[in-house]
Amino acid sequence: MARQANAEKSSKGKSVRDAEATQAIILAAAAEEFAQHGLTAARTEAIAAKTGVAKSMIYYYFKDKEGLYQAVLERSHADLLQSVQQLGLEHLPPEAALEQFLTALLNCVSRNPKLPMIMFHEAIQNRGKRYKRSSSLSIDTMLINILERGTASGAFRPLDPFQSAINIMGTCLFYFIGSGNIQQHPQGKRLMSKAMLEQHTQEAIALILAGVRRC
Amino acid sequence: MARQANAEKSSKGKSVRDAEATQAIILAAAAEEFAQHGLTAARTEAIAAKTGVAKSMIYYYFKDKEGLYQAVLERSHADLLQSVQQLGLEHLPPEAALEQFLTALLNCVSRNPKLPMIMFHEAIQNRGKRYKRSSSLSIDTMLINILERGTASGAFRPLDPFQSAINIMGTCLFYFIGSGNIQQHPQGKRLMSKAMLEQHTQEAIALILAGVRRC
DNA sequence: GTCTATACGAGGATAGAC
DNA sequence: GTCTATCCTCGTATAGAC
Repeated sequence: MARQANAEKSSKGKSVRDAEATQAIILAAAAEEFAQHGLTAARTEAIAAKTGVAKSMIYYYFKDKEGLYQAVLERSHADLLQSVQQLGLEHLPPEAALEQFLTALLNCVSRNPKLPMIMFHEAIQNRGKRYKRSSSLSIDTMLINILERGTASGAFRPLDPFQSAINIMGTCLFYFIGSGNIQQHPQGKRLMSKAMLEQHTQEAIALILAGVRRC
Repeated sequence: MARQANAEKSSKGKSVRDAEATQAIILAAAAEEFAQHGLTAARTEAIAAKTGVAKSMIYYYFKDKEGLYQAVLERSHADLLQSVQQLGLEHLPPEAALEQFLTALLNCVSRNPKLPMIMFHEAIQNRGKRYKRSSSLSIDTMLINILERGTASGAFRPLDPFQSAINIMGTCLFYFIGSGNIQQHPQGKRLMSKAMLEQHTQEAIALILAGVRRC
């Protein structure tokens, strides 16, 4: 990010000294760093370097590294929750509900591919201490409910809703975790390109629906 | 191989000064620490504390933290490779081959649940630099080959082998990654208990086979 | 081979000028 | 609000006795 000189306003009318803009820049850079390294291994210097602003700005706006981390966590999670929670899935038949749920989930993480990485670092390193029982747990619970309804109604084959919910989440999210390891397995295809993300959405939904359907 | 002749013995007949035993203890503790925190965030002090031996032993046997990490990676990976690679899957029909593959994979990671976490950290933090194109990639390739044969023969429904391979790995491995976050969702059931691990193996295989089968 | 004590650098956090 | 310079803790790695 190239910084403007001492002028108060840039040519686009955007303040050079702009608290909210600076916060946003820091948050974006922090999300990237935390996604790759997790809380402990993330370096505030690296975050500052990505933004172009001084390292001390992090402490000015977010108190300390932990505060910045919390902010990133809450922001990312709010996005995911909102995408999935207000869909009125209870009133749909199980298979349609599952498809809607998966579509919303996959669209959300496709827009923000760093989210799964952040969640998993938090889950493994910190055993999810910072998730206050409201966020990722409630998403899991929604999925479990759909699966329970599906098995009860006979739309789905007999399966354990709890175990299957975990496995289904894995089918959707592992793609984003493994992406760093895999890169362009077939030559030239970036995993995070729009085309590949759309294909992943299709393939994951197809695999899961076929996997649970009574057939 | 050869035992040290001058080793002192404790009352239980176990050497008090035993190089190989000490290395093994360190490796075990290190695997745990690296699984939870990854290379950078892992603390040598924490590893030493778990073992009970002095911190300097790590450097004596493994040169530095990086050396210890490499040793853990190689060890873990050799186990996984051996479990899966020598199964003669080429000579089995696709569906049987897939089931054999999944069984071997799931048995291996059930025996060593830390392995997926280690792989995950390495993949994200270090973009898999330390995997020398031979290990995890070859496992993926095996799975892709099975899927290609299955779609070609018509045993499997039309699917993208590359994308599906990732999603299938996710179905199997996510369970271990998310375990820290989920703990005992239903009260009293530990995710890593023998019973739950066996159930996960069954559920994952069932989900995947149903998901790919032409039906 | 194993321990205790310590040197040294990296990185989180603060002070104070502008 | 933003920067530069600095402090100080923590963690890696080494030295040297036993």
